[in-house]
Parts: sequence; structure tokens; C-alpha cells
Amino acid sequence: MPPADPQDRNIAATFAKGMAVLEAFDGQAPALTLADIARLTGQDRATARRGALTLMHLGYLRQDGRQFSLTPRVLTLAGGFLRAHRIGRQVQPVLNHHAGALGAEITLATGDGDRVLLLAQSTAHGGPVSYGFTPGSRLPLLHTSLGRMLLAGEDPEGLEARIAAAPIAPHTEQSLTDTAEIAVRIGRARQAGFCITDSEFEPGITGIAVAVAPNVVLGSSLPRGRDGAEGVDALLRGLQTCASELRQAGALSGL
Amino acid sequence: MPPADPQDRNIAATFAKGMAVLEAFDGQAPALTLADIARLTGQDRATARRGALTLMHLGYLRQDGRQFSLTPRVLTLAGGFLRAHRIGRQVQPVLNHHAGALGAEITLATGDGDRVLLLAQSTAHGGPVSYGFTPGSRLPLLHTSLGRMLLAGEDPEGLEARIAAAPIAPHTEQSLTDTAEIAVRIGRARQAGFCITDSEFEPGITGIAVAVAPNVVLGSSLPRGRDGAEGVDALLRGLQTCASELRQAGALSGL
DNA sequence: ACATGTTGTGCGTTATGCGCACAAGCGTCA
DNA sequence: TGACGCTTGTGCGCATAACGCACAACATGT
Repeated sequence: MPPADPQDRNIAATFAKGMAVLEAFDGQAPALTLADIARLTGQDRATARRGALTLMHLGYLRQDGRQFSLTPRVLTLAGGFLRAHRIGRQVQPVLNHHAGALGAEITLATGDGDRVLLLAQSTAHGGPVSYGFTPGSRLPLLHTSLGRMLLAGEDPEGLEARIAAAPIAPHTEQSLTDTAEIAVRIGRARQAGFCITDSEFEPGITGIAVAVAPNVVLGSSLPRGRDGAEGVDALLRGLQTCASELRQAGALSGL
Repeated sequence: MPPADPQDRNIAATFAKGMAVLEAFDGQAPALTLADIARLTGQDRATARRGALTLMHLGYLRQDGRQFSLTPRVLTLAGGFLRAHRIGRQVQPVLNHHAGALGAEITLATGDGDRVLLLAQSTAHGGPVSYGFTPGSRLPLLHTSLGRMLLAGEDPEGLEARIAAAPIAPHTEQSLTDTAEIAVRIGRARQAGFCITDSEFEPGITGIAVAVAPNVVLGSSLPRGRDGAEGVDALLRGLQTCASELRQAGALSGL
């Protein structure tokens, strides 16, 4: 059963190409011109133009001059997911409560292909560091505690392939580059039930992650050595009780 | 015999229909069947099926049994907007800081058609009430302080038409239903530079909103009479300084 | 059992989107 | 200034690709 026939009669190529146009606005650049879109999507300029014009017609894109940019309406699509999974009603309050108690920022994330996808984030006003990530942001799988914890929760059989497929893009000088060593760390995370990374994604920042459900993890971070080992321990315990509370709420079963 | 261009040659109908399928997942129901999609979009079942299958192929939809549901990947689309406008980096920290100082939840919103569209939300962990809204949630224009403040910032000429176009859906028994009276309140909000509503959207809750930029407002809410009039005053002043700080950051110029 | 609701899928038709090719702007260098 | 490259916008013929009817298989309730 071939997973995707390139010429499946049941797949609307025009629709897929249009979505590629929408995906081109990934935030790397705040605005794109038609030529940019055509380049990024590999489509003919005329095709890209039709896609962009259609998105404009639907209200997802706006055009000033020759620059196209996203409108806030794209948020409504995300809103559908967040509401369907009760993120605002059941998840966010739990995150906020524990973040306040711990004085740290807590992030809920899932795996999306070879990236970590941020689902929700609780903001502690006392939080010392702010990374500027939002729901919908994507992080690397291999060099974050969140990503490694996600991989630790998967079937160990396919782990090597998953690591090989994920892009090895070291973010700091301390990022591990040896895939075997990364696999070891993931294995340890599976055993321990949590994952800690140090300075692999942001220099001087220690990341902690625990599992919540299949393909759902919870994480936080703090400056290295701020409160020493006991600070990490306290944060870890806090995350674990938070995860258990989220499990009890049970809104995160389906991805 | 082309019947005088039934539709614009530059707009891809297939793409628009596919987006309609995606929009059908607005969170009202956590999952939809093919028949539901066809009904909600008014499309032929075969067309809806092609759209859903294409979305599945792209990873935005998943299917278990006969139920289709959104995957977290839709969040990446919103992430593009949030990153392009520096919401996470420049806006959220300001919101968090003021929310902590005020002990109240602060919401940033814009207008999207005849609805208020939530852009970002800062959560104070001490906040007494949580409404369960998230970025991407939509609220009525006429019965919220956010919505009325948005209308107050628009061209007064078209105000009547805007009010007539927006759905009059009273949410509480105290919701104003007289459009003329609503127009008066909006006019007052324009004069005062802020808008206060009481129990019109949620019973017993007072909402406050101030303008940040064209089509961008900031709001908060508190239980009626919690801290009396001086509580409202303090919150209002806090919102105004928060708005001014956001203006200085200047990331909210383009919608 | 029937009746009513699904879902999957062929297939002929033609509307529809594709991309070439032309036209019009914009800057640079001689 | 004019000729040059390198953009960008758009019309139009053609072939494809999407449409939606229609049928079959299946589930559910009366």
C-alpha cells in the first residue's frame, strides 16, 4: 500500500499547491513578494500568484504594494484545534498554576515530523528568561530536552531512523553532534522518565522535559546553575506533578 | 460558451473549497465525519472527501475510523503570523509583565470581520477567573468591551453598517440589544479612549478595553465589584500604560 | 425484514488551472 | 539617452485535473 501516489485521483493538486503558498509564510520573513513565493514553493509564478490571490480573497493574506503578508485570520485555524482539545479551558489553567508556583515558564509540546511543535505555554511573570516562542513555534528534535523526551516515548525500534531523518543542526558549540551519543541520552531519558539537556539549544540554559502522554511532553528551562542541583530537582518534581495533573484532566489523549 | 466568467480566472476554486473544509473544523465539534464536512461546507461529498484526503496527505488532518480531526500542525500556520509580528518576542513579555503587576489577565485582540479575534493572552497565575480562551478564539463584536473598542477606532461613517452586519447574539440577559444604544456606547468609548462593559458577555464580569493601534485593542476583565471603582481605575491605568509600551515597541503597526 | 443513514469509488464531461509568452516597470552602465 | 539585464504583472490556448452523478457495500435503527 503505497502511502502517497503522486498522482492520486483523490488528492487535489491545486489545493496542495495553495497550501504550500500558505506554508511559505513561516515567519522567516515578515512579508513575501510573488517572486519569493514562487521561489520558495517551486511553483510557476502564475500558479503562485493564483494561490496568493485566492488566499487574499479568503482573507488570509493581505497585500500592500508588492508585499504579501499573513493576516491574523490564520489564527482562527489554530483556534479550532485549541478549542477542540480544550487547551484553553483545561490545559492552560494547570500550566499557569504550576508555572506560578515554580516561578518558571512551562511549555507543552508535541512532535510534528522532525520537529518539536509548541502547543501551549504558561508564562510566569517572574520568569527570568524569555525565549520569544509561541504556540506554533517549532524547535529541533535532537538538541532540545523536549525533543529528546518525545523520541524517548516512541518505539525504540525506529529510533535510529528517526534520528537520521531529523536534521542535525547544532545550535551551540555544546550541541551533541554524534548521533550515537544522542541515542544514548534518549535511552537514558526513557529509563529515567525525564530528560535534561544543558546549553545544547541556548548557551547557558538548562532544559528539562517530562512525558505527559504519547507524543506529548512538558518542559521548562532555567539558567544553568541558578539554583544549583536542588533548583533543577524542584523544577523536575514540579513538572512531574503538573504532567500527572494534565493526565488526569485527560484532554491530551489524541495527539 | 463561457457564461461571462462565472468567477475570477485568478482565483483557484479548488483551493478555496479545500480551505472551506479546513475552516469547517472550527472547534465546535472536536471531530467531523465526511458527511458533516460536506454538510457544513455545502460541497458534494466527493469534493469534500478530496479536500479532506488532501489535508490528511499534508498532515493537517488525521482520521480514526470515520472521524476526521485536526492535527497540531495547523498551529504552525499561526506560528508564521506570530513570528512575523514578533508577538512572542516583543509583545508577550510586555503583556506578562503588566499582568503580573495588575494581577489580572490581559488580552490582545484585533478585528476579523464581524468578530473579535484574540491575538495573545497573558495569564496571571493569581487570576481569579479563567474563561478558557486562547489565541485564535473569536468573540462577538457588539457585546464585549474589546469589540466595542475596536469599532470605536474605526471610521465613524460606516459604524451603523458595521453594527447592522454584526450578529446580534445577546449572551446574557443584560446584553444590550438596541443597536442605537450600542452605537452610543461606542461613541462614548471613542471620546474616552477606553470602553467598559458590565455583564454583557459573561454575567457578573466587567470588561475593560483600550486602544493600542488601528484595529488592535487591549483588554482585561474582573468580577464586578471585586475592588470597587478604584479597582477598575487601577486596571484601566495599567492597561493604558501597557498599551503605550506596546506602541513604543511598535510591532503591531500592520494589523 | 426494510428503511435510512453512512462511506468508498468509477467514470464521462468540461470547466479549470497550468505555464508559456508577451508586456510593462526599474535600475545600472556606457 | 538608449540599450541592457532583471525584475514583475497578466492574457490565453490547451490538456489536464477536478467535478459530481451514480452505484455498491456497509452500518444502524425501526
